[in-house]
Amino acid sequence: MSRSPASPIWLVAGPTASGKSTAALALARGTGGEIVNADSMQLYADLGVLTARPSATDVAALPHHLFGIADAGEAWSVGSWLAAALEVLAAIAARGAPAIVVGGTGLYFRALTVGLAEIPPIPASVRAAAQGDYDRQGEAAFRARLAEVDPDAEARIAPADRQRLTRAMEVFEATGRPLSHWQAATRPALPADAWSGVVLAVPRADLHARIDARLEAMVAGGALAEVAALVERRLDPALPAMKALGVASFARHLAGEITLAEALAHAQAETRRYAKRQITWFGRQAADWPRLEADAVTRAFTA
RNA sequence: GCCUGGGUAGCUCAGUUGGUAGAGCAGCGGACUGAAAAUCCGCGUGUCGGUGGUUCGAAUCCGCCCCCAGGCA
Repeated sequence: MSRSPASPIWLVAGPTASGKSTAALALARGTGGEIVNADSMQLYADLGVLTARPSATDVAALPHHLFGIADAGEAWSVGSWLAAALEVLAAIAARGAPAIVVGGTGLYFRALTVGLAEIPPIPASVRAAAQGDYDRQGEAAFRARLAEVDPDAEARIAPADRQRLTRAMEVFEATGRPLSHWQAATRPALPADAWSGVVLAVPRADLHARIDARLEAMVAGGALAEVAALVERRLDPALPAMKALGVASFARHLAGEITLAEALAHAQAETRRYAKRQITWFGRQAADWPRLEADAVTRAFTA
């Protein structure tokens, strides 16, 4: 993509509720930058409250990209996001503006900075066949088959990780090449000198308190109505948007299965666990990105 | 004040005829290449209310004390 030193790409990562959106807004305001979403769930229009997507006011005030642009009935992936993000980044660079990529989806940042194998789309029929095979054959037999065609992938996939086992098989069956071969050819989507990243850090106890408070605020702010509308659509429960934290819990409450207090407590717990996984991810995958408080981000990039 | 039941992990609880304790949830650590807010792997973190006693040995038996919940006054 075309770019110039005058249009840097800043990556702002961090666990949920660490203050990323606020930091991105301040940075955009101070630099004339444009904000690009790197959150797999804020992509979906149906989930505004529950994903803590930037408010309509903020979106109207400053350029925001890739927020709420997908329908919950669509299944976006890291690949579709990457293609969309690269297009947006090119447009921003063409305007000579800084880009601020902000979100909590570590894999998306990895796609940008480390790369994503350029594997062709896998036909739905092949995917369905792999799922069916797994169900019929069981893990042991399925693994044995995978080991014959892609021993490297099989060896590094953990026990019971059905998602990765079936993915590896799908790729081989659809392309005739092992997933591990495709992955070995991976190259970064962005040149190493085109971007710089930070990870927002908040002490764990504080983060938990913020998560708990935020979930309560979401309920007060219309999360239940949002979930009710989503449930009303009767979409395939396997769709990504249906996996957003809180959707299942609040749907169970709306169905009368559990109390609101139980649903809230469960959603809070799920979110805390998610934050822990994010912290683990960034700890390894973004080990050399500076750790900052939210209010130090602008200074760090503009110094 | 008396009677009864109960005090065991952060929470809810289990613990057989005495052999220094274990489940669920929470929590913690980790992996991660097109579902990634996904998927998966690993880890009990404990003055068993306190104190004295019986015993080779007490969460378990006995005494006293403290706390909680009911009941009777």
